[in-house]
Amino acid sequence: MSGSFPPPLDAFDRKILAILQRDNTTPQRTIGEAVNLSAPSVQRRIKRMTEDGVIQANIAVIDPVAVGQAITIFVEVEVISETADQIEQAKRVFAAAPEIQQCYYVTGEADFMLVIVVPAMAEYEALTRRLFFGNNNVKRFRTFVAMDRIKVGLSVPT
Amino acid sequence: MSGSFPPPLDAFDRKILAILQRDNTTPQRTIGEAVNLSAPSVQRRIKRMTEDGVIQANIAVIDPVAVGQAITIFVEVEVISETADQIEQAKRVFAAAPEIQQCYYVTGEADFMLVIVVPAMAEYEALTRRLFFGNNNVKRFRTFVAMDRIKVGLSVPT
DNA sequence: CTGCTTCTGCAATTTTGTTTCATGAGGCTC
DNA sequence: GAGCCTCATGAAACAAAATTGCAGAAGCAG
Repeated sequence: MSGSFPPPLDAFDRKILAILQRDNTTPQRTIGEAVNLSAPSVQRRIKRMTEDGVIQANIAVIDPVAVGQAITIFVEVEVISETADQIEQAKRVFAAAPEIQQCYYVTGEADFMLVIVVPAMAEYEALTRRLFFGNNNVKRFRTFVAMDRIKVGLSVPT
Repeated sequence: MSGSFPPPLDAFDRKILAILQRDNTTPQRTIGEAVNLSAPSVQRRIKRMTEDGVIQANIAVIDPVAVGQAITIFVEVEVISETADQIEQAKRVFAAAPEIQQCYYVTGEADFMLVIVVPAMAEYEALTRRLFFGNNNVKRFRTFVAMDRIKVGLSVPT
């Protein structure tokens, strides 16, 4: 039996992904020329990879400043108790906060890395009171305010 | 006189962005129905926002594991000299490294926050030798290996 | 060799994106 | 208020892209 394995990606698939991760508005015809395949073949591969979850989403990257979310902040969070329960609860709390744009559970000198986007510092301060000072399992947190986003994206080696 | 200000976004623009940041393959016709505008109007707004840099990119989000990039790593980098020149050079170097998925210039106890995706630790070690140990403007860097991606997200408030 | 599966390209079809154009609303001057 | 200007809009025409149908070639199992 088989629980349906993800079919492996060949060189064509990888090249296609490498293009899409930079610009998914690239016409299939153009992609086809780049990888030496016909447009329909490219289309079928993209469809398959989307169904298989290799392509997880197709999104527009939007400038946070332009939409009034002017401040991007990295936060390193260290917790006191790292029991499974406590970690799960922290994950839930962070996942529920709409200001938290990205949340990773990490090893190292911290336990969580957060990427937060807020309109202004006042909102961030309110958030810290709510999430960090108001949570007695948070030992320490460190704030880094982003001044410039140099790069976003990309998973596929080029 | 004015060096051409970015025109402010109205409610239509925001709704359009809210849709595109979730799925930029949504047909303009469908977007139009959702926001009560004709397809051409939607199209013009998207074009304008793209030209203005509000929409910074259109990309496919790819599962790093599926493409053999199994490890995600946060790196906090502190530099020695923070002159404009040095910072610009660092930005260029980081932007050019394909393993670096996200790069932010930040204030706080570090100067750069990087999100790196690599197939295995060996590659990360090679990268540290090249980017950090091999760069004498790097004072210190701290590594956090992601064990779990709890959340990845979006810029437009919904 | 035969049958089966899978992938491919070509061509037709359908859907989507883009341009054109005429209209109406809002703002401004006089 | 009248006239004029600018600008965004929708309808329709148009161009481009995505999708589907189909037949052929390559790989494999029996």
